[in-house]
Amino acid sequence: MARLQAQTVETMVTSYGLKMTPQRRAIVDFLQTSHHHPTADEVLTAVNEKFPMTSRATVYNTLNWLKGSGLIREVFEGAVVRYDPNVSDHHHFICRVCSKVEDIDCDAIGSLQLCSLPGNPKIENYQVIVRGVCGDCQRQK
Amino acid sequence: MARLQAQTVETMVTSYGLKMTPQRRAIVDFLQTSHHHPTADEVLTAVNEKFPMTSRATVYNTLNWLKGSGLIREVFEGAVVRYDPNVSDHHHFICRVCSKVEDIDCDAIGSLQLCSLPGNPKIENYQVIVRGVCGDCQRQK
DNA sequence: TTTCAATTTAGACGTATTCTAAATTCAGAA
DNA sequence: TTCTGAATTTAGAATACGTCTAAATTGAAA
Repeated sequence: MARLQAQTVETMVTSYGLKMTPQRRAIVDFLQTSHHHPTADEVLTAVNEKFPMTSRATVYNTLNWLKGSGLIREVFEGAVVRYDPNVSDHHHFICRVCSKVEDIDCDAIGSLQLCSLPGNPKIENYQVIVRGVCGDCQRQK
Repeated sequence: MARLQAQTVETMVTSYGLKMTPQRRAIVDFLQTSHHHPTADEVLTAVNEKFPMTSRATVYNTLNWLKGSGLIREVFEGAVVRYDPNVSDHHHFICRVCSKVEDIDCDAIGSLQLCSLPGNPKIENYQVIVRGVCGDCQRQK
């Protein structure tokens, strides 16, 4: 499964003996419809529009549970941590101007030759981060 | 120029009307001989062995100046910020077990086909992060 | 409806980094 | 060599991000 789905969360939560709460639903709904890899703070702000009392702890707890369950993944834009509801194998483009992070499908990047790295490490996976200026920012110049 | 050199720093500092201090020399010397992408805190610890009163602010100021001058670069191991005295074009391998970050020469990775990304961004560069288990950790298993 | 474990909350805490203002020091000029 | 002023350093305060805690709340099974 590639992208976070509310239904999947409901099923998984109950099958683990956990509980579904309005706060969790709001967090999942926001992530699900988000295509901008929000930060924890952006999630908190969005959820607070529906549930003004939602605390940071709840947002972090939920994000960490979703991450641990493999339903979302973290992406790092420099030292900034963002959350990506797309867990299928993919890479990222980061715009130098607006800092937007966009998904790049794996097929859009030819596979790498990683034959002989120094020290002969066991290679498990790799991630490509492409940097440049996105289409929107080029037009606004 | 590929790797941070003390002489380069001395020249650049004075040509900008800035001053060279023992603390800055110690920071540069440590970075220069370091092959482990130290964190700011590791730099501070190392420098404090020579100059016990060196403050965090001085270390961060110097690291930020070196970074802004293109003499070192930041590398991100997840959300952990490290400093790399090698500014030549290269990629990184991160060991899942010991978190060690190693340089991968550009030649060790065949160049990517980045023909048509969605949104037609202007591509400036890309960085590959390879993850796995380093040789040392494989042997210790 | 009752019950209890899971969850939420506010705020304290820890760590990483930046800011501040006073004291110090480098390096050019006399 | 000494003087001078701007650059630098320092300790500690301030900020930012994330985790932890303990008390209050709540979802959902019986």
